[in-house]
Amino acid sequence: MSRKVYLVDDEPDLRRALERLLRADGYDVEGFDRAADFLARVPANASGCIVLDVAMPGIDGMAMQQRLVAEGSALPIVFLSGHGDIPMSVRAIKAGAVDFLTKPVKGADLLRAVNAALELAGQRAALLAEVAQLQARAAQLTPREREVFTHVIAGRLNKVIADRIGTTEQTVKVHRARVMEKLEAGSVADLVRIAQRIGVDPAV
Amino acid sequence: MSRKVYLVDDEPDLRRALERLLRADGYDVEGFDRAADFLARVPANASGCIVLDVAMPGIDGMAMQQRLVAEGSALPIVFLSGHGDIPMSVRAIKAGAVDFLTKPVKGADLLRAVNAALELAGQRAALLAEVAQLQARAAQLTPREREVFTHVIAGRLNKVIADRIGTTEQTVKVHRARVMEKLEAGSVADLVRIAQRIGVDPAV
DNA sequence: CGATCCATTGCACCTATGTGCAATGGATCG
DNA sequence: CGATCCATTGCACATAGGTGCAATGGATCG
Repeated sequence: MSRKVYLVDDEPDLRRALERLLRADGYDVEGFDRAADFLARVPANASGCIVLDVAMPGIDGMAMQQRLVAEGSALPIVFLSGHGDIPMSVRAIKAGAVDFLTKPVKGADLLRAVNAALELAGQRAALLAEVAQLQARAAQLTPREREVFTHVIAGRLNKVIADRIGTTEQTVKVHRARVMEKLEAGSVADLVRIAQRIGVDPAV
Repeated sequence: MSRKVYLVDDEPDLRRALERLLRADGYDVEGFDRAADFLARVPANASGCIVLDVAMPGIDGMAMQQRLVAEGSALPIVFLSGHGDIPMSVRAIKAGAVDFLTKPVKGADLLRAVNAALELAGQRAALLAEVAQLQARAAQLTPREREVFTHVIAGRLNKVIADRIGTTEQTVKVHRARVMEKLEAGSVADLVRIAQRIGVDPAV
């Protein structure tokens, strides 16, 4: 599991204190004093988690979360807030934040939250890696094979598929065999599960 | 969509005011002045949503939510809090609450939240009904059929299944046909999807 | 333009699956 | 105990699926 923590807070003193606290627990901390810096320097597919101050000049914590969510970031966020209110915390959590802590934050609380966030990051990364591999395989399919694929996972017979896509049963068999091979599936059951994971819907 | 709202608050004045507000918008409101009353009188499979005060004598709102979650209730909860704090709101939302509103609550806010909660309730109910129907069908399976089922969705050949469960291919075919019939599946692909929905794992 | 990839089709052969009919033995239920 | 349900097996026939070999035509790529 990654132990990388991106710490985004505009107050240097607090940042230094938290960095020390987290490093003492073995985390690999990288500090930023503005959200824009983080967004510019950390790639969307980075691993780890974010400890994020709510109130900051420029892009504030909530706005930064929205941007990350919008671009599909997998980085779990732990919010820190000095004057945050309940509606704000509700919005943050509903948008997927792991926790919303209030300043002054207790060391134990932060460590617990960061730990949970990294745990979640690990799970997300594992899932993403798996899906990415499957999608890479699916990307190998030719348009025709993809078409046959969607009909196979709909449970259709070869001859029906042939009819639907305007070809012969022989051809469908060939495409079908290639689909199984390229997706490394051993059975139709495997194909169905793969399709679900990568979001391929059965043909209507 | 159900328009039933269970309103749980120990203050009679507020309850009356909110009941009036909600009724004016066409909701069917049932009030309770104690969580224990709600728990005793409303069945676990009820439809609708809950508007729940946090601070109450006896079982408070948070405790009531925990009980409902523990017993698998599908009722979405909108919290109302007078002196709630951020950690409390975070816990509530993470435990699945739809919203966490602060008193004095604005009518528009409550109506918006209740609407979202009922929307969610409708979605949950639809999903539950679908799964319940599939489970009812699966319950018709004999033990042997169920066993064959788990092997079929693992993508195994009839003769392999026969070997695994210690019988002949002929017998497997018979069970397999009954499985398809009882689950109203038209193909192995359908079987796999049904299995996933009702949480049946492929045999190892 | 030649090479390569994709889609296509045909044929043959083998295996797998689906279906219908028939029948047996064990267990459970009234 | 007789009825019923479940699990079982056998056989036969038809349909469906998988594989290997061979070959064609179109499109794209250097």
